[in-house]
Amino acid sequence: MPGTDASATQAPRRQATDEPKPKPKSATPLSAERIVEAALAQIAERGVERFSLRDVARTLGVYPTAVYWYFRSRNELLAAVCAAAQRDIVPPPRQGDWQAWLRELFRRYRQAMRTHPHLAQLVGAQMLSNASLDLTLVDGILHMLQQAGCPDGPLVDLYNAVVAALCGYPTIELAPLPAEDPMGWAADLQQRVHQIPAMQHPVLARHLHRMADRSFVLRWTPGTQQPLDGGFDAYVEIFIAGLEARLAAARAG
Amino acid sequence: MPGTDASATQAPRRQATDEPKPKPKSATPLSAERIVEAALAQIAERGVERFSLRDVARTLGVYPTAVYWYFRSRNELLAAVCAAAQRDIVPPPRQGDWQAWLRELFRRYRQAMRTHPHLAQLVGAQMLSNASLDLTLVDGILHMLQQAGCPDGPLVDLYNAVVAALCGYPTIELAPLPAEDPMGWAADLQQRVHQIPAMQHPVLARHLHRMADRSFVLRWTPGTQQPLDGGFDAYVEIFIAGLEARLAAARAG
DNA sequence: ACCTGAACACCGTTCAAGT
DNA sequence: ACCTGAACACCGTTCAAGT
Repeated sequence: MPGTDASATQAPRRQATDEPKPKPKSATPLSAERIVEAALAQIAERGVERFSLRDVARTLGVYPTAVYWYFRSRNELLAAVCAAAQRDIVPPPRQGDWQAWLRELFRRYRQAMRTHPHLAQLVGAQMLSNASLDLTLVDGILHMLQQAGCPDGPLVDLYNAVVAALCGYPTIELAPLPAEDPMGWAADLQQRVHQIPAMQHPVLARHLHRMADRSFVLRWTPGTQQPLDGGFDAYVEIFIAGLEARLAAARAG
Repeated sequence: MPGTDASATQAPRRQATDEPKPKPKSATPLSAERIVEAALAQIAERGVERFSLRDVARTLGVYPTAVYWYFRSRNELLAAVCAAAQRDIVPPPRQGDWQAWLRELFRRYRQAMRTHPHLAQLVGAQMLSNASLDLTLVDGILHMLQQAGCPDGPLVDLYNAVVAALCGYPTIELAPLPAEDPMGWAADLQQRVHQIPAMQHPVLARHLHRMADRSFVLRWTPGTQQPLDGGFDAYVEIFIAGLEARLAAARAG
């Protein structure tokens, strides 16, 4: 008797080995593009949190280890996915109206994140420096700032402010809400929001009917389903107006 | 013959079972606070990515499953950790000078994220709605907006813009750089940055010496080690100036 | 060059059992 | 009430082997 492990003498009960079930032999050959495509689809469907390399391999009908021929690690695959989602966000150069160019850049970035919902948190919060060095973005922003009359002194600071502002709103707006038991969580938050004591928070209570589920912290519907457009527009216009003021001050002083 | 699995007839080679090694019997009893504290320390040290519930249990000298008495899941523990990191970010009410209050709020939020480095991505990009409904923050921002003369119409939009801006910069600034082989990655990026073709990107090339490692996309040193203060100050002042302009327009129209 | 196949060292979580 | 202990169904990754 080998021991108390009853299963040891039986056939290994590991479920059906690692054989890729769905597509025993895929017609099209494996490629980096196909892997990125499959990963993109899976993240859009289930979120980054529950994205798994093994699942990607399963849907492609190959062994998990086959992916390693194209990507050195899971993170490298995610970086490629982020790079793919960031295509075409830089508007073509525009004469004279830097405000319009910047507005369009903000709009495109948000649009790109909206078409790949669960990717905003990766692009904004993790992969910004990992992504494949998008020089057209950097160059475009610098061009815009110079066109707006920005002196060399504050150029770098303003560049950093622009990039952060660019990623900011979509990252927060499209942040994933709790994945486990989302219905229960939503119901719970909804109830707590509606039970906010009016005398402790008079200002909040007065505007609650317009804020409930339509503002950060007090919302339970994710930004993918319910965009907060008004806030975004305000955000963009605030930033552009503030940049105008800041540039005027910089040129004067 | 049971099969080809040679190890089946031997003692299970799983490494030393799950026994908690470091502290065989902890003097202080387990508690939600101690777990949060341990989790906070571990995230600060190794990042959210490699944070594990089992490791937290190990450092506390208990079985992994003991944590489940206090938290229903790993995510719920992370939410508690986020809530702990967000303490005291709302400044006390201030008379007359809403700009100063807002500036202080921005400063405090960034400071809180800086003291818990790897948490910004969670607070900003994941837990904003999961966190424990910080009504003082909501109320404080609404108060500030009203004090600034904001009409009821655009109030919600401006609130959303403020919250997004609040989280935006620190989330991007403190985003974790690639964890695996950071040295190699940094060297690689550094080299690529310095090899940027000057004729293809004339504007960029002219400012490269001040931008390399000191601006988003072109940096390889993480924001925890090298803060981008100038960009943050510009960002805050741009937002406040823009908000002033926007409010003036709202009151007029 | 491109992929299979087995194995390693982990995970989070569930459930029953101890005290 | 609070924690142990074993087990389940996964992970990402390495390494050798096939073709």
